[in-house]
Amino acid sequence: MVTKKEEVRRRESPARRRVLDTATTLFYAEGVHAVGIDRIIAEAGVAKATFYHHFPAKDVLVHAYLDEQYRAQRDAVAAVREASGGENPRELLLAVFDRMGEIAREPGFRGCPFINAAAEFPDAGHPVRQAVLDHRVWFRTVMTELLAAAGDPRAAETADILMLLRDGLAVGCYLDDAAAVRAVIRPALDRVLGDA
Amino acid sequence: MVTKKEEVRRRESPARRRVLDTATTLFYAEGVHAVGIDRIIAEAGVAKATFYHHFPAKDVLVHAYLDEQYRAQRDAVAAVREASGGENPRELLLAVFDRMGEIAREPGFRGCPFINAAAEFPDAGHPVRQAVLDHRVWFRTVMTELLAAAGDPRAAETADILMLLRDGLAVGCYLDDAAAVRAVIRPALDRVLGDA
DNA sequence: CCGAGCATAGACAGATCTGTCTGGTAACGT
DNA sequence: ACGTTACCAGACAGATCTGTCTATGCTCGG
Repeated sequence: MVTKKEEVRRRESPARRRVLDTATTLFYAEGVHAVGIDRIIAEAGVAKATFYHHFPAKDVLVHAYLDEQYRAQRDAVAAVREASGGENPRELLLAVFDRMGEIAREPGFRGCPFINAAAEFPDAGHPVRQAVLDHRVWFRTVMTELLAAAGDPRAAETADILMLLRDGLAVGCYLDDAAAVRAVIRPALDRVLGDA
Repeated sequence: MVTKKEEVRRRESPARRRVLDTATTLFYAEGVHAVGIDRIIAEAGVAKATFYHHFPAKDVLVHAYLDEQYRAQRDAVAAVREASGGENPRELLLAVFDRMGEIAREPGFRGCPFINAAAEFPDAGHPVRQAVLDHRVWFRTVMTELLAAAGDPRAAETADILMLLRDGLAVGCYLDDAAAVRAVIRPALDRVLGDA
């Protein structure tokens, strides 16, 4: 009975996947408002009706795009967590920032997709902005927990400061010399966390 | 002979001023791509031909908008500098960040106009991106000089870290709880600068 | 075998976008 | 008195945007 729906969910509709992948690439690379539906369906090789079948409106697609990015970041953190199996929470935190630096080095890096999307959606109540907020709350929570586990007596305050560094890292690697910014992450973390 | 041109420059064309003021408000509040020329000329009360007389293309207007913001920020720093007449460079630096926090508290604050504009202009060679870069170079230079004057042995590195904090401050005050972010600036600066 | 659901191609509507062009008014310096 | 310059009003072209709709084909579960 449930078989078919689950079957659909397992295959997850190739056309839908193609659209979402294309949109993810284009939205990130060029911005949301700068990429039209026609362009997306053309590059995804999908009919317009099919697109609107899966995504009733462009906003829905934008939201799905950010969900995709959110999932990717959670996966990335989980991977880092797994790679350094059961390590010191402080080491783990440093490893997460290292990983962010690596991602920022990849060609085509254009900063944080959430910050960029938020710049294009002024309405704080818009679902897209809510998705941005979700991601930020998640990241701050991860930081706070790692800091608390590492024995930081002011975990919340430190987490807020790390949030500043995170945003600065994303923006700086996009707009300034990425290598120089990457080089300064570790010293910054040392100063903020206290190199005890 | 030069009188007339200077005369024009002095009055600086009321229509042009109106357009630039309107564009500044709208671009910052809603984003560049989201605001059309028709809307700007309507709200500025200016004819289309007049607009295109002063700004041959929209990109030119966007560039002028960022120039305007650049000038405003230099004026703000100069004002802070003047207010705390000949003070300790370290105190001056703290005062600059305080001032940024105050600006971020104003209603309608929507983050850094340069970061937001850059999100909408992927082409790093575009004049708009060049304007963004100019502003960033200026700010980093100001920081470096103040730090050097304050006797920081690693002024360049510290300036890069302050750049991270600056960007994080702008983004955080836009997307998170502005009051909470503002509250954490001073502790962050203390940690980065060393509260000696 | 048949109906539901997913897919395609593409026309279409209605809005909006940038930018051009015409035509007319008024101020101002020479 | 004349030419330049600034300004206004608004039509227009051509592209592009989102979203709807028609018409058709395929596959697969019941």
